[in-house]
Amino acid sequence: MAYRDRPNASTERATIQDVARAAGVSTGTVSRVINNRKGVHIRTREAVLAAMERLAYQPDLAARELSFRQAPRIGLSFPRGHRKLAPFMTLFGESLSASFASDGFHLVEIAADEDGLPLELTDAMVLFGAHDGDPRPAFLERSAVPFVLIGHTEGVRWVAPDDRDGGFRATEHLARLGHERILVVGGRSGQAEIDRFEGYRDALEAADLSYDPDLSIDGGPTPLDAYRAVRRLLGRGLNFSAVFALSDERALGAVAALEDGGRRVPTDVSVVGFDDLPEIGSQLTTIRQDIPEIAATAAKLLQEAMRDEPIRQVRIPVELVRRSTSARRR
Amino acid sequence: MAYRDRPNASTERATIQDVARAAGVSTGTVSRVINNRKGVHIRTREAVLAAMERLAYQPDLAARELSFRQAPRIGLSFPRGHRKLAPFMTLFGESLSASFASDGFHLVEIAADEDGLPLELTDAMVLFGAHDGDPRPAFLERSAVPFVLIGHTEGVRWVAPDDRDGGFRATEHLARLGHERILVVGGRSGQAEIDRFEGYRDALEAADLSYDPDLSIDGGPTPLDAYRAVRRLLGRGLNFSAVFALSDERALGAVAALEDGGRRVPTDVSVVGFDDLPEIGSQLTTIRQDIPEIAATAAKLLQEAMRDEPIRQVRIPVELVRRSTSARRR
DNA sequence: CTGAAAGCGCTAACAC
DNA sequence: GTGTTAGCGCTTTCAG
Repeated sequence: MAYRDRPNASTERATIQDVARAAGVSTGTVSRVINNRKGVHIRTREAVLAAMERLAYQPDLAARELSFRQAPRIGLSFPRGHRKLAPFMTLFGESLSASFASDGFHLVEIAADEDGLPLELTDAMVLFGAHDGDPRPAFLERSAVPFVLIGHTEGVRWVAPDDRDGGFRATEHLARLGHERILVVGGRSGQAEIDRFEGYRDALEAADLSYDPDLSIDGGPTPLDAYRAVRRLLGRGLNFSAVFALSDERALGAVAALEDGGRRVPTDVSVVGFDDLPEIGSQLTTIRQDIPEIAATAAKLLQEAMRDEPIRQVRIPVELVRRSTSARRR
Repeated sequence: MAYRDRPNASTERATIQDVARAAGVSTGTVSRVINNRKGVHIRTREAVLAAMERLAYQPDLAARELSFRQAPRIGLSFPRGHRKLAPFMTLFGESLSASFASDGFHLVEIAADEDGLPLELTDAMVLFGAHDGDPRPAFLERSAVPFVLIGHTEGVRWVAPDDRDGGFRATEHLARLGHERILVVGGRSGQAEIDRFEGYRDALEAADLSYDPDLSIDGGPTPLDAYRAVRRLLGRGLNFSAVFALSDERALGAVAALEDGGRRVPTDVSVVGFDDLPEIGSQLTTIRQDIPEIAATAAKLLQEAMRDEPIRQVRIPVELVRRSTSARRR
């Protein structure tokens, strides 16, 4: 069988024994530290933590599962009405699963009740896409379940891409290409979109361009939604030479709508998207999010949460990827 | 930690020890038959297999992973250009993963080279969406890697939904509602689509309706593709009172196009889809595929393949789900 | 507060 | 051919 041929990874990965030896304690003690059990002297704990750090120790999920007789689980919770099947989410979910697996946890999706609260409590949770008035953070705090947010909200542990900066860079890129009237295709439903839009406005201001509320259309998140919105707008004879779509999915729809409406991309109109999805935006100029990094950070922050360490909030940088849907204004 | 509160599943699940005891052999022998190692007397093997069957034994993935020092892996391979991020595929992948995990295997996605051949060989493989001239089956046979196909092709082990029957039922449903001119929105790229289309033609014939090639449009698989195709068609003033979309994604686009084109659904035009995707087709009359059953069958067939049992090919029934996009013709 | 040791379910030598 | 047994990496009594 093929797996017998693959190199044995055990030489690379430190085990709990290695850590115990390095810290001069027993494996039992290391285990206690890993699982944040009380009853370990603070100094011992620190020594173990240091050893773990030094050896880049990562608990083995299979071994933990076997011992626990059940996989240690992290719940993934979405806000109500969230498109879990959206391509971005699929990608994100995969990255998250991988990150948590290498930290010794299974990631499982937890359904929500009608109030949006998770129907089940796990060892810890990651909350995707929090929004204003989201009841989940308070609920989890009350339940004493450690959690981390993907997105941002006051006073809790979170990690998020720098959406505002992404919006800024996208718009700045278009402005530098000479575009002065830049249509925004988006929505204002989630915090991410609000931030991206804010970045757009900031960049406009920085480039001494005026903001025209007419140049901003909302609509659903899918390519089809964006397509319909842009086509409808095209009928109104508005003047613009560039489009900033708040997601690649929307950008895809916008490009199609422009072309069906007789505008060539990027000759007549430039388009930049956001997310850098494979499969969808192969040719799209866009803002790339570092999904693996966000996922890895989420895992790290959640570990910190489980250890009751102080709250941290981290923003992951984004990056402009120039491709073939943006060009200098004619 | 919450997982400590969950009921212990060990009372429910038979272990290799239970099987050994029931079969009157040692655990080592049971392990040999599980992994299809040679050097086990045929009668012993059968006794063990029987015991496994009787106890509904399923190997524990975590334990196997720990012993093997590497998870036993099943590769999942897509044909070139496949939309792995499509909602249907996401759902399918989850079901497959779950099925294989409970059989003691990890499912991992394997990338393809420029010829469409898997870049890596695993213990066994599942091939998604084979098409005519697909080089993968022959390649795997040559490499002696057991595999199962999701879809169908002569002479290999496969499982597939009954696409032809689904196409038939969808069309029959519309015909019974009095519709005589039924537009098909699809494509002819994959075998599934060809089969669904065939079912459409059969049902037309069974209902004594004539087939009009003009009432068949091709296009891409996304809602947006379907939307554009249908809108374009609407301009041509063709006469039809119903639409059979070869997937829910296309149905979604078709409904939007009809409504934007001034036709009410289902009052003026009925629409039926295919797949029964959640999130996408909540109100859609559609053909439901039993994804979990297909996945479970794929896992079962692959086990058979690994044990060199005779080839089986199984078709999973589909089901018409009547919802609110289809109605009697006015 | 910490160490020693048993055991989670399974595989893989090594005997017989 | 088949049984026996030592681990895989980790958690968890139970002593001390």
